[in-house]
Parts: sequence; C-alpha cells; structure tokens
Amino acid sequence: MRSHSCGLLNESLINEPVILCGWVNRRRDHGGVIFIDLRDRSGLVQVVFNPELADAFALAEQVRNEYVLRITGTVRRRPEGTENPELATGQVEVVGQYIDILNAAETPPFQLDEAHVGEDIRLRYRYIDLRRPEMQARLQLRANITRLLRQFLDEQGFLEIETPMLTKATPEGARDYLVPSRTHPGQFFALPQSPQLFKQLLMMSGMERYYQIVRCFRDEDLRADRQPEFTQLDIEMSFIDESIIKNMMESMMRQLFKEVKGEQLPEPFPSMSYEDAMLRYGTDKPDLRVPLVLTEVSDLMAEVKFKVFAKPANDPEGRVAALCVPRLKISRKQIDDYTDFVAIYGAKGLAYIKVNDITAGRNGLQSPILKFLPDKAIEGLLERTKADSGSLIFFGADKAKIVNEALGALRLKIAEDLKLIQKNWKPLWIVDYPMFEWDETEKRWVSLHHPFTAPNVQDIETLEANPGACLSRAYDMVLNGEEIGGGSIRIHRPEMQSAVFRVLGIGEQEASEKFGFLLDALKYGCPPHGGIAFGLDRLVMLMCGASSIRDVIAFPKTQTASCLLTSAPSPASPAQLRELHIRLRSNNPH
RNA sequence: GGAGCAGUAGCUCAGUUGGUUAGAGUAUCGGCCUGUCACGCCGAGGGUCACGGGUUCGAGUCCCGUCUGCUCCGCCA
Repeated sequence: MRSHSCGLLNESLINEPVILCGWVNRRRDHGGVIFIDLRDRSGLVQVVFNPELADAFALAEQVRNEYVLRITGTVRRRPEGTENPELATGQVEVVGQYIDILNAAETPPFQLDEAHVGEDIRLRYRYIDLRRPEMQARLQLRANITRLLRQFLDEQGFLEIETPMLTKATPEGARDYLVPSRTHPGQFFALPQSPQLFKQLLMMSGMERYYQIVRCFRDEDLRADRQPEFTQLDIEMSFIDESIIKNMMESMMRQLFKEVKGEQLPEPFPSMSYEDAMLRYGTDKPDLRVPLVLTEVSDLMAEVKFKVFAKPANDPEGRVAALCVPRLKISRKQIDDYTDFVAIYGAKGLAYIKVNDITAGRNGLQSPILKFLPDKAIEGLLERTKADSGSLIFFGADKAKIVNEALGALRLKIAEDLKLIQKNWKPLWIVDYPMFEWDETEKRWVSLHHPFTAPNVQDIETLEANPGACLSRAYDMVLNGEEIGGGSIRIHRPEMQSAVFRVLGIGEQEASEKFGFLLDALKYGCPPHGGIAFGLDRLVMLMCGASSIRDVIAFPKTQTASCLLTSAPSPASPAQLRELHIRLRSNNPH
C-alpha cells in the first residue's frame, strides 16, 4: 500500500519514487500549483501538484483537511530558497503524480493546530484529538516507557503473569466497582483495586519474581492525577528485604530516565522518614524541587500569651509550624488570598511576621501578633527559620493534620507563584511509615499502607501492646511531589497476619470470610516476600510534562467518571437487568 | 457531599451601566492566484447567548434552580 513514511523522507531518497499514505494536514491552493502537507504517524511531508498532470491536479483541488490519501510521486530536492527548516522533511518535497482518495472527511469539529481546544470537545472527538502530534508523542513515549520497563524486568528474571479482573470485594481501601453475577443471583464480583493478594499468592506459588502492567479500578472521586481505571506496574519478589527491592527499583528508574529522557537520576535516591517528611514538608510526598521548608516552633510557643498558638502548642495532637519565605514582598491582598487558600485545608487563619530588618530585633519586625510573642520566642523563631531582612514568616497553628496540610500546600502554592520550582528531577524514598493510624470517626486503627504490610517488629506482643507506635516496612517512591510508587515487605507468617487483623478490628470470622484463602495459603509454606506498585499514568505524565493523567491515557473519563466519546455509563435494558437479578429502585433514573 | 472557575458562530474568545440589527479571529463555502508552508486577496453563509424559571417596558447582561466541563476539599494510596 505504501513504500515510505511521510516524516522520514530525506535527501537520500531524492529521485526515488515513493508511495505515501496519510491524512491531509493542510492544503495550500495557489491556483496554478497546489501543496498538500501529508501527515502520518512519523510526521509531515509536502507534496506538490502541478497542472501539467491534469488528473492528479483535479483531485488535489477536491481534497480537504483530514482526507485520507494514497499519493504516488517522486522525491526531489526543494527549489533553492523554498526549503523549510521548521520541518524534518523540509529539504525535500514529493512531486505528486497520482492521488487515491482512500476516504473523504467531514470538516473536523476543531482545528488540529488550535492550541486551546476545550477538553470536553477533545474527549468527545478523541480519535481526532489523538491525531495531533503532541498526543501522538505522548502515547509514543508511554509505549517506549512500558517497553523499557518490561525489558528491564525480563532481564532481571521476572515473569509477566496475568491476574483476574473479576475478583472478590475487599474491605478496607477504596470503594469497589461491582460486577453482578448472572450465574449467582444476588452475588457480585469486584474489579481489582490492585492485584495485591494475587501477587502475594504468586509468591506462595513459587514464582519468585512477578510483574504485570495491569489495570486497576477504584470507585472514588476523580482528580487531575486520578482516574477510576488506571494502570499500575505491579511487582513482587520472594526472598528479599527492603534494600534489595529498593536498589533494583532505583536502577530501573535510573535506566528508564537515562534512555527515555537522557537524564541522570541520583544514585542512590535520598531516603526520608515519614516523620521528617511531615515535619519539614507537611506531606509524605514532598517536592524537593521547592527550596522552602516548614520549621517546628511548637516548643517556642508553648508559653506565649496567645491562645491561637499556645493551645495547639500544648496539645499532643497539635502543632505550631512556620514557613519562612525569603525575599517575599507581597501586598495585604495577597496575604488575604493565601489566608483563603489555607482555609481550604481547614486552617482558621494565617498569622505572619514581616522581617523588615533582621539586625533590629523586635523593632525590625512587623506583625499583628508581635505583641503576644516574648523576646525569647522571637529569637528562637528567627534563628530556626534562618529568617533574613525581607523574609516573610507564615504560621500554622492547629491540629497537626491541618497545619501540615495547610502549610504543605501553601509551600507549593508560593513556590509556584514565585517560580521557585527548580527544573530538575528529584526522586526520593519515604520510609518508616507508621503501621496504623487512629480513625477518629470509626474509633479504630486503620492501616496506613494496607493490612498485609509487615510491621517493623518481630513479635506480636509488641505490635498489639502499642499499635500507634509501631512502624511498618513500607516504602514509597516520590518524584517531584508525586507519589509514583509504593510498596512494602509483606507479612509472611499467619500468626502475624492474624494479629494485624485483630488490631484493625477485623474479627476472626470476618477475616476468614474475606481473607481465608490468604490465611490458608500462608500456612502452606510462604516465602518472605515484598513488592511495589508504580502508578504508570502518573510516571508517564511526569515524564512528558503533562499536567493531567488524562493527557497520557488514550480514552480517559471526565471528572464525573463518564466517557464523552462512548457516552458510558448508560442505562441497561430491562432484559439485561432481569438476567442479572437486578431491580432498580427507581424506574426513571434519567 | 462541599468550594471555586467556566458555558455566546464548527473552534478560540470579546460583548461596557440592562437598551436599536449580538461582534472579532479562525474554520467552512464561492471566486481569483504557479513556490507556499498559519499562503495571499475579494466575497458569502453561519447564533435555542447551556437548559428552565423569575424580575423588568426591555435580559447574553440581574436573581433562583438545573445540567455539563475543569481545579480543589472531603473521599482515594
């Protein structure tokens, strides 16, 4: 059908006959000469039609944008002075001799070269949107990434193994997508939130090294970096500890970035405890490209006569922290805007101190709260925050959770506003996560990672005596403020797994109903094992500089989890519902 | 469940204090044009101002509700 790809034609093919297939990117009709830019996946090439070849010229007059053509012609050097250095093929052109119109095309609903088409219209006509070179490049990059990841893991002796999509609903974690069973009235499959249990079972099956690029489903509300179905690179290994898998995963990422981006990632990746991350960045996925940090000042504020600070400073669950921004000149209005911004995270206010002259002590400072602060607190504050003349110090004082989220977000917001974000790659590991977190609404311990994560203690007594103090053997890989991967060494002893279920308040009966197969499997010879899962969409998004994972997914969903292209979801027919033993509570859902 | 932003020509947008026939760019269609590459020039067509209600002599503009898209909180690892 075709002999060459449009974007690959060059001077080495001059005088060669070629047959090209592609879309009309643009037609320029000069009356006596017609240019058609023909586009395929490889790029563009200009085809020229002259009136001497009357048949081809007549067809060239008829074609319109996005027509699909097969063109026969000859490559030639462009006449001197008409070369186009913007185009990879710009030194040559094809003299068109024959045109087959393989298919006509209606006028597209949007122009492919329009920079700011609404995302809804792009999604509705995604097949046209994906023709744009930018989107082609993103999907190409995604394919390159998955190929290199597979190649690396294959070389390390991993087996790619598939796991079920129709599986069992699990308690804990996200809301499940349910699939009704026709053959079991009233019963449901769940789509996997991740293949977690299956990959552990594969370790118990003696597979030793497993990976899979696998779709996962979570029925939760969407974000720019969250889709209801997303792709994980899922990995599990037997007979390992943290250092083995972390080192291997680091090498994988270093190799990936080197080959795809030509970038050298650090060796080794820095490592930070969860506690340090929360103290210094207010989050467990710190963006190390931002040179601002939070400063703990609870102890300095414990004695001050300012209730807003003193109360959280003396509350074991409270925190007073400072965010010092050097050389920050902003208006009252901008401070108000930042106050509104932190209110999103539940902060009731945003106290601040302007440092006009660091050498003048208290007199060099300017703040509505200055009068509440004794000299000692001010001294300590200025020293710890390394404030200088021109600095602005913001404060968060509340429950630690609120302070962390508010100041953590403010840190990123200010960095963005002030263009303080460095242009490089900053990966790191977050380790030493707490095993459990106390859920105040449910009045019980919940897993910070998941219930199969091994605790950092050997004996069950220590775990059960003080669950809140127990750390886990989990590790997250963070890149530029995005959590791109997370994993852990798993529990491989049935007694420990039962103990963790007990701490989580999962009774013996429930445990055996929901996870009986896992507890059984642990009894039949389970190797020590652990693994990790990477959010592939997020990784690709970062690597191609996109701001949403929708831009690296061929057919993504909107924020309300619908597909504008297919109009899914849509009502099921009464016959389908009857077969599935389902009756709707309302007959008029639309 | 909640907060914010947006919805006007196929697309991207403007539309002043509520006031005559709702505009621009681009795309489309027609004509002219032999070296353009965002070709150029001339002309034409194209509007349920998201939807529903209200206020008013009069609503794209003001008010209420609904829907859709995006960002975020909650939710989610």
